[in-house]
Amino acid sequence: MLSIGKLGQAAGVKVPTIRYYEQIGLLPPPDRSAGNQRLYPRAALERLSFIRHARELGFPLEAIRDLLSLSDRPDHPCEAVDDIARAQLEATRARIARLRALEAELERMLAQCASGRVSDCRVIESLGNHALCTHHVEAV
Amino acid sequence: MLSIGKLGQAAGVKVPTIRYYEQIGLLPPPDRSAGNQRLYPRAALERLSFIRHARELGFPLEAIRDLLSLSDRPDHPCEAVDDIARAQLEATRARIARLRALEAELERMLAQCASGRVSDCRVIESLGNHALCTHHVEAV
DNA sequence: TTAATCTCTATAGCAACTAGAGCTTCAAGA
DNA sequence: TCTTGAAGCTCTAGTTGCTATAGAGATTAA
Repeated sequence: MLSIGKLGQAAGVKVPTIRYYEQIGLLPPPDRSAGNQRLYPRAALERLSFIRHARELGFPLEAIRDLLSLSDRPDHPCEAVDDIARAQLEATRARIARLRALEAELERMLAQCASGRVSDCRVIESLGNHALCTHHVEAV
Repeated sequence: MLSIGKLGQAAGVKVPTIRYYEQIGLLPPPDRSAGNQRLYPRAALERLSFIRHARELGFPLEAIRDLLSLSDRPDHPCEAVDDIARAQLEATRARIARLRALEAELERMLAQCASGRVSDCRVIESLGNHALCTHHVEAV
C-alpha cells in the first residue's frame, strides 16, 4: 500500500492534486490507516498515471472521467473512446490555428516597430486600431 | 456620451466585462448620470478597443495594464512596449510547439486504434502507459 | 402611461488546481 | 522510550478572465 506522498511521487502528481481528484470523484476514496491517512493499492497508481497522461495531452477532466469509465468496460466497442480522442485532436488543431494567426500578427507588429518613442510605436498603434490587422483574429 | 451598453456594442465587449475591467482598475470609473448610470466619453471607446484587441492577441490583463500605462507616456522610448510584445510572441510560440507535440501524439494514438473492443484500444493503452509515447510531452 | 429595455449592485460559479493555516500522525535516530 | 522533523489531515481562500443570476431602479419608445 502507498501513502499519498509516495503515490504522488510515483505518478508525478502533487499531493493536493490527488486530494482534489478524490474530491471531484475522479479517484475513488481509498481506505485509511488507523491514524486516518490515505492508503492506496497499486491499482490507484495506474489510474492516476492514466489521468496524468491524459491531462498532459490536454484532455479536460470531464473527458478523462468518460475515458476512465469506458476503460472499466473492456468488452464494449471503443468507438466512444476514439470519439473523445478525435474531439481532443480537433480542439488541439483549432488552438494551433488560432495561435498561428496570433503569432503572425505579433511578428508583424514587432517587425514594423522602429523602437523609437511610444508615440510612434507600431505595437501600440496596432493594438489601438484593429483595422491595421492583417489577420483579423477571432477570440482566443 | 455613451451608455455602457452602447460602449460595449461599439467595442465588441460585453457589459459585465466592462464593469469587471473597471473593478480591476483597467478602465477608469466614468461619471454617472443623475440616475447613477455610467456615462462614457469617446476616449473610453478607444481604450476599451485597445484592451479588446490585446486580449484577442492573447495578452494577459496584467500585460495590458502595463501597455496602457506606457501608451499614456508618448514621449518615453518604446522598448518596454516591445519587450511585452516579444514576451507574448515567445509565449505564443511555446504554446504552439507544445500543442504540435500533442497533436502528433493524438494522431499516432488514433492511427493505431483498430476501433474494436475497449480491451484492445490503443488509445486507452497509450494513455495508461506513458512509455508508449513517441514524444514525451511535458506539461500542457 | 405603460411596457420594454437597460442599468445598477452584489454574489456565486467556471477549470484545474495551488497556497496557507492549524492541527495530527508517523518513522527514524539518540 | 523519547524526540524531532517530515508528511499527512481538513478547511478555506486565491488564481485568471470572465459569465450568470437575482432583485431592484432608470430610461426610452409607443
